[in-house]
Amino acid sequence: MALTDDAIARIRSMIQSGELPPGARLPPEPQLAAQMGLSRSGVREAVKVLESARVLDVRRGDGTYVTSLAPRLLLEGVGVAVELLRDDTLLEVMEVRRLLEPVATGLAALRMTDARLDELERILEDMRAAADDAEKLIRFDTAFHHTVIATTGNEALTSLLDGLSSRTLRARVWRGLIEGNAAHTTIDEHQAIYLALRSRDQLLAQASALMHVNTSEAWLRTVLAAQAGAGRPPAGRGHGADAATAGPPTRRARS
Amino acid sequence: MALTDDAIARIRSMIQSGELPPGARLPPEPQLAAQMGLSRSGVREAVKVLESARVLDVRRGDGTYVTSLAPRLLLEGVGVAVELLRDDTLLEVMEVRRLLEPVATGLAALRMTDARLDELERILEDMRAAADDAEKLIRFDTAFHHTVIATTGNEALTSLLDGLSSRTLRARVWRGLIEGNAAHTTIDEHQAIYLALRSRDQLLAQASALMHVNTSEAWLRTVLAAQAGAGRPPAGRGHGADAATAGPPTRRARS
DNA sequence: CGGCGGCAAACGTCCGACGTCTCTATATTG
DNA sequence: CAATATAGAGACGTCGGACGTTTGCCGCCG
Repeated sequence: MALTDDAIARIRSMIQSGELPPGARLPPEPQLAAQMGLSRSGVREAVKVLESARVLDVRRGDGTYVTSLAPRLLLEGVGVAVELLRDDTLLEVMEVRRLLEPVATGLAALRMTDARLDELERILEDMRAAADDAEKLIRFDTAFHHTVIATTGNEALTSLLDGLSSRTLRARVWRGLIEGNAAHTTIDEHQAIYLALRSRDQLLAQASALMHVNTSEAWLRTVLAAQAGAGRPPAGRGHGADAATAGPPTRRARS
Repeated sequence: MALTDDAIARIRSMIQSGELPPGARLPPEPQLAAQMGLSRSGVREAVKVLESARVLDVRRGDGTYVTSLAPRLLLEGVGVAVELLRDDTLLEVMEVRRLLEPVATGLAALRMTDARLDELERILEDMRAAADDAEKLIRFDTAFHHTVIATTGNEALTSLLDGLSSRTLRARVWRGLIEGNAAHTTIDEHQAIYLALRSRDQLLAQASALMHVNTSEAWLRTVLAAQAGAGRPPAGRGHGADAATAGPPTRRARS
């Protein structure tokens, strides 16, 4: 395992060193192959890997270019990674959200603008109007949280949190919410977050976000438990440090 | 752009659907190619991409297998992504650490064990002993933070934070620290975190971690400013919402 | 029973060819 | 002269086959 992986590393280091700045164009594949001492096939594999990592942008018929290397691009992979995680590790991801989303929302409160607030209010209305359509609810929910976090002006933070709440994860939670008739309550939680942000109240925003994540986590547990119980024998070996056997929609407070 | 990317998506969905569970072996490349209606070259590119994402494990002479899909593997990419970020976005990453590391450290305090504390104490001693060797300092620093966060028992959280403080990022901060004769002070900050953890004091742990990240951020700013000043005209357009023009090793408090 | 050798399977790499898409510069036309 | 149509070159996309190298396994031999 050397040639192709070497090529990947080589190209990456050329980018890191500034030899290939964002927007730069790479030599044609055949030339690049000669220059790195391997066949075009190998170069193609390397380029493909970097393309999938959003480091390179391959334009057919034109050439291969270095992307902007913006955090939004490079951290996009977090989402696809989370999508592949197994059920028993999804709770870990949820715990990360529990830690990060409240403080991030608190920071958003400090940097909130009126324009953003209007945007959030609109999304909130959309959400109330779509209270029956799971598909729409998920979309508006995604939009709401994205908008809140984006208010921090921190692209890396936004991409990271977007990735941590992948679509399938959200879908599962909302499935539980709807089946459990808790959709309305959850929309109210969004309202609470909105109000806290409107007051630019950092601590209140933080608290309301935590309550919201907590609700999501509780329902995720319910959904996971239900499907685990249906598919195979109970099973319940702890994986992390405290895979506590929690009951449904209620759980420990945060101290 | 379809064949190869299709293959990637197809394999990924086979894994997500459980058709290819962790440890499963994929059909040989030629067969997989026939099955998906494209050439072996295309399959190889697809497999290579998934291998680089730690989704597949290719064993030469043997076959291709699905990895464990553990968070530690799938989130490994965060590190390489961060390594490629441009200087002006590194502060965003540092802000994410500022938000996440304190609360994570606070959580670690709650779950601390005596064994971990001993481990931390040992690392701390190593660190003091290596006060002149930048290389070692970076390694022990990495080990210290990794050990602290790993105490939470949350693999996803650990991988994420490990990735956010990539090696090159750490190296830059320590370069600044050493040149600024602040290495000793920083080691004391580690000591403070250790003591807080030893007392299982969540809030104190959180506070000491924040102070530490804050120091790192301040020195990173110094290093970035110095090198920006040396290379090209001052430059200072804000990128996010508050790219405040901060002075060297001191900065705003956290509310 | 254990070590050894050889076979078969599978990945790693290379080469050459052809299709298709883009961009660009040229030629055409109103 | 300007806008458009068009032909060509350049570059990536895909394919097919061939050969080397490594690994795993199984039967053979001591």
